[in-house]
Amino acid sequence: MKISELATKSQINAKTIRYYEQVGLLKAPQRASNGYRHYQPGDVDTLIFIRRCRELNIPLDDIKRLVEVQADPNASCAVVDKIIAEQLAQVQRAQRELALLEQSLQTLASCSAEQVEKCSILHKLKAP
Amino acid sequence: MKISELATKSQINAKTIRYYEQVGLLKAPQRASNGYRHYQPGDVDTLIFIRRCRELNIPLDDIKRLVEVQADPNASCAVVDKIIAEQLAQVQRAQRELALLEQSLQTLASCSAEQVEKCSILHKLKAP
DNA sequence: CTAAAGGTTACAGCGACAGGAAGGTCAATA
DNA sequence: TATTGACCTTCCTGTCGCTGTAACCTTTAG
Repeated sequence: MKISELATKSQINAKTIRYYEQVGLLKAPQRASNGYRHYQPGDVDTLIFIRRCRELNIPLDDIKRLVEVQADPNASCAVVDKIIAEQLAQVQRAQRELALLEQSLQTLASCSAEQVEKCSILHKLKAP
Repeated sequence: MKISELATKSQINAKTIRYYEQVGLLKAPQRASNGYRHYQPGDVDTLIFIRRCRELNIPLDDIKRLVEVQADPNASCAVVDKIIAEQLAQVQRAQRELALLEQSLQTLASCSAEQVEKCSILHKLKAP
């Protein structure tokens, strides 16, 4: 199939697919005589897998390792486990940071002053 | 004062200070005869203000507007209010997204299989 | 025959810096 | 005086995961 069909079936932009090939996440497909990329049905599954990983915010480099691990039946599952655990830890770190951020922003409250000289928000931002 | 002193006092990297000047967030300072940037004491306050805003994850473009508003005593406080409110809303959106992400990652659980063929994580990633 | 739709490459831009190269300047020391 | 080391300058590149654009070629439909 051509790239647009793969894009539709995998729900990934054709440009993104070319990008994935460029960065080595997706292996280069065969080319037709006109230079068009020609994909196999299995490529749809690979891309759907990649998309699910991206929806979990997993970095491309990690996804690359997940894809490689799948190609090697002797590979240990520990690699997969570690990547997912790290991703979870990172999400939890980000959550804690955002919670602090939210608190800080809320203490700024909203300002109903008319002129910036009396603006309570700016006042607090200048001297916390 | 020279840039390194400003960097120390404001707790902002000298490279970052030059970058802020480049993108128009910080006005270009006077130059000494040797070409060195020469800053005024007030610049410390401006940079500390900028740093506090950055700690709240406020984008440089918005900080730029906050700085401009402070220079204009007739400016309305509504601008400030809007920027902070939007920032808060964005942080809250991000929090909701991360909560969903965390859930999804947790349903993948951890995998104790030895071989990737039996890996429950990969299994779930392939067919959710 | 022509126009639209789809394919190709290559390059630039996003945000907010950080790293490094290559060179000029300054103060202190041997 | 020569040199060392710290500091300053500009300019360029890389980060991450794409997306937009330009310029061009191929296929398909009317």
